[in-house]
Amino acid sequence: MAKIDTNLNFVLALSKAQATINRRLDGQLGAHGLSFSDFVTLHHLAHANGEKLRRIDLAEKLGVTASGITRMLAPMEKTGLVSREATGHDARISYVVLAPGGRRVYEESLKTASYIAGELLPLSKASQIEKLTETLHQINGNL
Amino acid sequence: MAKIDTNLNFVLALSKAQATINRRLDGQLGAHGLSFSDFVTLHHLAHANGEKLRRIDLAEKLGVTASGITRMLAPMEKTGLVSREATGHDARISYVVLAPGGRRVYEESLKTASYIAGELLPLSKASQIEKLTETLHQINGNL
DNA sequence: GCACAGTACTTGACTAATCAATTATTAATC
DNA sequence: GATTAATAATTGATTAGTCAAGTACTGTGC
Repeated sequence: MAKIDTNLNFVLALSKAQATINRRLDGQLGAHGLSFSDFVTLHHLAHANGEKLRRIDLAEKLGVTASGITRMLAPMEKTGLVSREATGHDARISYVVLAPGGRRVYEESLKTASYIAGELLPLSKASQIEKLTETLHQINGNL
Repeated sequence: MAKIDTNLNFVLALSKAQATINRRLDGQLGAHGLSFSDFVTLHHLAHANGEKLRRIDLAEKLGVTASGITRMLAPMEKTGLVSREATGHDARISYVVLAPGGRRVYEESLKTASYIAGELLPLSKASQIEKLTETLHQINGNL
C-alpha cells in the first residue's frame, strides 16, 4: 500500500531506537539510583561552565519543558545530586548546580552509561557514528 | 573534566532529536486528531498483512509494553480508528484491525507526517539519512 | 491426560511529563 | 518613569506510559 518515504521511515526508526535505548539505559542506570534523564541532567551539568545551568537551558538541552525540569529536579535536590543557586542580577533565574553527591554519582555512572551505549551501537558502524551524530545535531538545530 | 565519548554523544543526540521530532509531529498531527503514537500505530496496521496485527507485535514495533498498547488503543477503538478481532485457533490473541475510519485518517495524516518529517531533516544530508536509518534498525535488532 | 511453564492480554497503582494558568521579575517603548 | 510585553520558574489538572500482579488460555513433558 505505500510508496516508500525515506524521511518518514527515518523518523519511525528513530522513535523506536530511542525507546530501545531509553529502556536499556534506564534499567542499567537504576543500579546507580538514576533514570536516563537524571543521568543526562548530571552529564550536562558536569560539562557546563561552572557546573551549573539555568533551568530553562537545561530544559532545552534535554528537550523537555520548563515544567518537566521543575518536576524532575525536585527529587534530585532532595537526594543531594543537584542544588539551587540564585543569580545576583536577575531574580527570575535560579541556577541548577551540580552538587558533590551528583558529581560522584555522575563519575560512577558514566562508566555504565558509556559501556551500554557502546553495546547498543553496531560495531560495524563505528567509523560513521560521528557523522551520524552531526546529522542528529542538525535536526536539533545546533549547527 | 571529560574525555569525549563518541557513543554516548550519539545516544544523547538521538534522545534529543527524538524529543524534537515527537513534539513537532504531535503538534501537527493534532490537526487530524492524532498523536504521533496514534499515527505510528495506524501506519504499521496499514502496512501489515490483512491490515491487522497482534497487540503484542504492535507493542514490539512501537517499542512500548503490552500494557501501553492496551491503554493507547482503548480510545482509538472508541473513535473508530481501529477495531478488535479474535482468532479462531488461539483465544488469548486479539488482533488489532485497521478500521475504515482509521484507514481514511491515516491516508490524510500521512501527507502531513511525511511533510513534517521532510522539514525536520537536513536536506543536504539525504544519503546520510539512509545510512542513519540503517544504523537505527541495527540498534533495534532488525538486521 | 495432567500438571506446569509460558504466552497474550488487562488492570490497579504509580510516575513522568504535558499544558494552561499564575507569580514574579526584567526589558522595551512611549 | 509608567505601562506593556516578554522571560523564568512553578503549580494544578490531566495524560501517556510503566511495572507488577492477575486472568485466561495454550503447549510440553512425563
